[in-house]
Amino acid sequence: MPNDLRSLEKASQALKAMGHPARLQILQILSQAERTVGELAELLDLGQANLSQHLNLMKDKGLLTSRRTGNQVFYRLRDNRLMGLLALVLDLFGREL
Amino acid sequence: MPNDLRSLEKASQALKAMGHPARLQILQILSQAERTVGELAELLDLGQANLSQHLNLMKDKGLLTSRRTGNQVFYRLRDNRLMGLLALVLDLFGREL
DNA sequence: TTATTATATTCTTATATTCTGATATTGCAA
DNA sequence: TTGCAATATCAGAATATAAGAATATAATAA
Repeated sequence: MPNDLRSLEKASQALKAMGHPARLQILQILSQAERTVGELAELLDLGQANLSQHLNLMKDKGLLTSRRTGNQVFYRLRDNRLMGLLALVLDLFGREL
Repeated sequence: MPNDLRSLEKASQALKAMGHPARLQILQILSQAERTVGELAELLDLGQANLSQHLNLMKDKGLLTSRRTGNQVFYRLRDNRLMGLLALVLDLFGREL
């Protein structure tokens, strides 16, 4: 498969993974600090299963990584440049019109 | 509705609008120059109706604008900062893993 | 007018996403 | 062990998105 199409495919999957309000909010939170699933759950008003699925999806698409410490799992942005990307997106599209 | 959620909603819709290989490719092309629907159709190997739908979606979500000149309609990026965003996304996610 | 080219819209079918509730797994402490 | 807290996975229903075929509209030319 053409290398170019693969790139587009990967990139569009990452974008799709960002393109959901809950996930965007998760990314926002994680752009400030690493968080436990439990912490996210408190901040987010999402069902536990649903949250877990969102996290897993973003991890799978390369947006997040996680580490386990005993009972809990910490999630964080895989690459800090995502912070800049998020800021730009919110700046560009976050306002009306 | 909380202003913050609206921002997230808007931004995530824009991201979703970018999160499709065909649309990402369209954005790539348009980041070099304004194009006619017909030109895009030649470059893209997409059905005409489908292309039109993709364009309309991106316009609706604030990624593109268009102007009509006689018979044809030119599309272009609504904001040139999108170019930077695209470049960053491709750099971050376009490669393997 | 009518015909033609360029683009848009509608409808339909196939597929994908999202969310929820139920169940499973993991790690640790009693 | 057993039990509990934290997280993950599974299965299904509801909803959304993608694409193609057919049809519609717009602009112009003949």
